[in-house]
Amino acid sequence: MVVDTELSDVEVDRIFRALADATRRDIVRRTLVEEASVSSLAAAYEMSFAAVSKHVAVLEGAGLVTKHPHGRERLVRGNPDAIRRAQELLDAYERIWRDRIGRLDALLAEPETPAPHLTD
Amino acid sequence: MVVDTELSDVEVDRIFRALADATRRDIVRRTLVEEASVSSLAAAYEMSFAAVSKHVAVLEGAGLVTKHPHGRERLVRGNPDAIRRAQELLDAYERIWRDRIGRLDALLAEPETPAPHLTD
DNA sequence: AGTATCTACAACCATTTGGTTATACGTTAC
DNA sequence: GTAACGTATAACCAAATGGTTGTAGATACT
Repeated sequence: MVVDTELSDVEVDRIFRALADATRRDIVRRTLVEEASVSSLAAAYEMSFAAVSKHVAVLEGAGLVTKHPHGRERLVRGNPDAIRRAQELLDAYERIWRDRIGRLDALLAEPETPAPHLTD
Repeated sequence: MVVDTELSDVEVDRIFRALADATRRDIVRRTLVEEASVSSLAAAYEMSFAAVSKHVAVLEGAGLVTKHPHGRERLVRGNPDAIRRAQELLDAYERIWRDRIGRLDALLAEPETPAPHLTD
């Protein structure tokens, strides 16, 4: 079941912005494969723990990962729902494109056909 | 036919970064529906022409729109190929997730049985 | 020719971003 | 209890971002 929550502009901004960094995308990839503590993630990149911790915070703010305490560690887990919501956003653009092509096709076909659904 | 061009990290960065702004997403949407001159786009937003022109430049740099001269205007056209490439990127993350679930399933089932089909 | 329109580009400014180091705090291990 | 580990957070910095105004070059209109 897909929840189809309407995302605000700001939320969409955050999701795409979070994905616009190679380190963060790699963190998402790793934590989709399996949970990882922040420090184990930090060990994988040539930057400070604090920098990685910030990246994780950005991803968490976008909902792309969740973090839950486990002893003194915080385990980071990729959130497939957020990925799906981002996919739906891109699907919407594809749909716009296909609709446009559909309209052009209809235009080139018999002129009697009523104009297909058209929105602003 | 899909060309499956391998995108560099920097290119992926640019695509997601370009999508991380509501005005730019709206420009993509509009220009997927139909071509528009930069000034006609600028008329739609409460910011200067120069600002909109910059947004278009960012989208062009990410390959999300193309621009071609038409008299004194530059017509902006949304590029569905770039959208599709972005979709493929997100698909890759979904696939990682599904693979993980598949592996867990295989682990829980009797080791002889092949992993059952699993959907969300 | 002269004017209006469309665009590009430079210079500037405030804010955000992505990194750093240093400090403080909770948890685990000895 | 003390030391070591994992994390969060603050202060700081350089560079990028998103906006502005102003100037200048093409193209179109009359």
